[in-house]
Amino acid sequence: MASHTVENYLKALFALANEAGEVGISDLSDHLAVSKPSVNSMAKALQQDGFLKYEKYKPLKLTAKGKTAAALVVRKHRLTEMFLVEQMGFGWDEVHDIAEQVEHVKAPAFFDRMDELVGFPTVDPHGSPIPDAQGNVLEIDCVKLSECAVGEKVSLVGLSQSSKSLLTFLDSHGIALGHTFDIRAVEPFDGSMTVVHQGVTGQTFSLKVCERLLVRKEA
Amino acid sequence: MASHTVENYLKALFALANEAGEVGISDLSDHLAVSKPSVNSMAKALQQDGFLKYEKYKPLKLTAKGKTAAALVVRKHRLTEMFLVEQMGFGWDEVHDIAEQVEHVKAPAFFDRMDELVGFPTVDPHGSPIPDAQGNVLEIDCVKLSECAVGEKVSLVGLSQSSKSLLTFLDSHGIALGHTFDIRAVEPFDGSMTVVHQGVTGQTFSLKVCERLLVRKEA
DNA sequence: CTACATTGTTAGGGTGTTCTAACAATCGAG
DNA sequence: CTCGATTGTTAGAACACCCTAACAATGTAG
Repeated sequence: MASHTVENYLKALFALANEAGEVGISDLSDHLAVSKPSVNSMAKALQQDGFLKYEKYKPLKLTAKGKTAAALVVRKHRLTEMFLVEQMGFGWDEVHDIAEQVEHVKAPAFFDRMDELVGFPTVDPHGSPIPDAQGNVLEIDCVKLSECAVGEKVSLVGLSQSSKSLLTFLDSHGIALGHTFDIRAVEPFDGSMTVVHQGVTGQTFSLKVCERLLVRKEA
Repeated sequence: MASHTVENYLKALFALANEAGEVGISDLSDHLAVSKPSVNSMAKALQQDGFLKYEKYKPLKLTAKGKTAAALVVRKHRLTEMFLVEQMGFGWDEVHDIAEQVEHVKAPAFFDRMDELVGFPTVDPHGSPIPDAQGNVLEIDCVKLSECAVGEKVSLVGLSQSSKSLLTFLDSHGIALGHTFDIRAVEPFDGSMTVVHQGVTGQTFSLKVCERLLVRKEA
């Protein structure tokens, strides 16, 4: 099994991969708060182990093996988050840091049991999809709220880059997954949106917030 | 906080300490499956950090700080075992290896919540005492079954050095914590004991087994 | 197309943890 | 008390991971 460190690199690679599945050394360096030379040498090591393709001055690209390994780490993370919320009573804003630690536990039975106890969920408490035991990730079809137009009715299915402060913001505004929004107005100046939230009129959210809310358009 | 490795050394020191609280380098070397030079250099490092007293050619001795730190690792281990059995439905023979991993998680809230959810237990599923949050260990008064005499009535309160094979043996004989034994005979030749277990007559256990069963004499 | 900013690489070093080989101290038996 | 077994120590090296300083390649703006 991969070390704690390798698991973190894989997870970052997975999170940062663009449509082409490519990640720059600097992106990783920033995301992991590690120097570029460190990333560079780790990249060589990960290639050695067949987790990614690395050519000098080219972006990094996970191999099939790497993608699966990364997805399995993400699986452990998200199952843990789900377990922490559903079975242990933590808030959705508390679970990330704990899961960050627990995800490195090497005990498949532990995660399998969590999966069972929370009823084999497909998404975590922040609406992010949980990869299956084979490392397959189910895509969820959604768009950013900020990309929707006036008059559309949408429901919240997930968050992009959820951070503790975003979660606290949403909590304080009574927003949770599954809630509906009717878009009433989009401010041309700053992109802020005025919506009807769960049937209650008049909330306005900044562009910054709207870019983080992933929604599905209602039929 | 101490590294994964340091936590394991502390836990071993705690487990191997004799009445005087002293542990030999070789004992640690065997217990952790690590070479003696490794233990030697780690001993120096641990002294540097104030966890133990080390003098050349003398046995190692945990300081107060070391004892507390060690107890807190043991606490995490045993709380985890309890949680795995009570809340996640694992068998008492499955939990040790998982807890060995989970105990290194750095998230106090995680263990506090476990403690709460299993009702602030004082002993783990194998009858071993769980140190409190300050690192104090409650002694339980018990003796080895092998040290008891014919005619005594005792009840099982714990195990010494429980191993997976011992636990499986006990399971297969229907033995659990709290069960009672009436000692009917002790074989002088090999020390094996014949007892009445939970009122059912006629089970005989080898000395090896009896040395691992910690019992309390009934009033 | 050159110049600069960004991005990536090399070289060299540091810490934590491990090892083997060789040697030294201690302890117990005779 | 000496000898051999056990136990502990030193020296020297390896691996995984991290760093800084200096340099090279790339891509973009003028």
